[in-house]
Amino acid sequence: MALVKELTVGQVAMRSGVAVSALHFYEARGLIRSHRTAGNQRRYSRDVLRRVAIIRVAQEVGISLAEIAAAFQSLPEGRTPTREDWNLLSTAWRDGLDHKIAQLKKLRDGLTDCIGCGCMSIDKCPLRNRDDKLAREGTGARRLLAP
Amino acid sequence: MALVKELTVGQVAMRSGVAVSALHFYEARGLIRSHRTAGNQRRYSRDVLRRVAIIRVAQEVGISLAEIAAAFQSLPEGRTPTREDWNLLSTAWRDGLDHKIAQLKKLRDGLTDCIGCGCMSIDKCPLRNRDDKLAREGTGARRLLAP
DNA sequence: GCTTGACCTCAAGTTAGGTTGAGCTTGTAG
DNA sequence: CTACAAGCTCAACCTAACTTGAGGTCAAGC
Repeated sequence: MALVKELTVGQVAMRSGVAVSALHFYEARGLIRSHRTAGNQRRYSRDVLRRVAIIRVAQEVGISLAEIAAAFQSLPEGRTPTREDWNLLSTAWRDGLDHKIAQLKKLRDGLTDCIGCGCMSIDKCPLRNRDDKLAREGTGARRLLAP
Repeated sequence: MALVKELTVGQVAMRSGVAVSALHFYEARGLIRSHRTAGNQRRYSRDVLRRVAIIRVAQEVGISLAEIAAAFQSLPEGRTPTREDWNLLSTAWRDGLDHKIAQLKKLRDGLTDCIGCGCMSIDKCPLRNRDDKLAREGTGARRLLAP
């Protein structure tokens, strides 16, 4: 308890590379937690850095904050997550990530190998024929698949 | 000219699976084109289906409409794109797609193999150490990387 | 003891990507 | 020739993910 120095928002912002306002925002969304000092200032434990790193990387590949938050539900509330905890999260995401990787490859290779193939019928084009039974509901405005 | 039946918005919407309003939107954004009948109704040539298919797949993997529009700039204005045209677009995207695939794999494998590795220092974690010199400017609000 | 910079809250603004609705025109089928 | 579904335009609204700004507090240096 003496050695674990806690971090201020500014420090987390600097070390993680995200804006202070974004950290506030993540906290409001339940993605990270903090406790307050006597003077009402936020203090973060070090594992917030890991969380933020994951948030950023996940976002970059198109995972929404809501999905990340949902995944983070599997992490323990009170204590610093163990390797085991992170592994649970990992396996929970693995399928979705595999699917996305496959999609990307299909797009990349499709653009090269299929794009000029003459299959003007959209129904038959392998580019289009993805088995999209993905659990992609309630994305509101920016929904990715047709209703 | 007699055989190439043109499509109405409704037909394109049905065949492509996107809403009519979305097609209007894509057109306003310069992603697709149409010409008008005497009665001011849109008519699309068949290759719009290919374009829409690509738009949807690209979006699914996190490519913005602006990026797609930019890529589409390489396609010819007047005529139906040839295999050659699509190939140009393909190679233009390949690097970006490869990068995204790598990111996804890093996330997927990172979550499994690295996440519990103890590297609490965010600066050194392989998850975080992406060489992100990507041309990702002007994304305004939903920017994915730190300023 | 006061100034300066880091914090705090809360409301409002921004961008992307669309959807919804009102009010009006077209085109096709009976 | 008259319904009525399908189109058209334009403005308003919506969610996600933040940023900006106003107005006020806290703490460390001089």
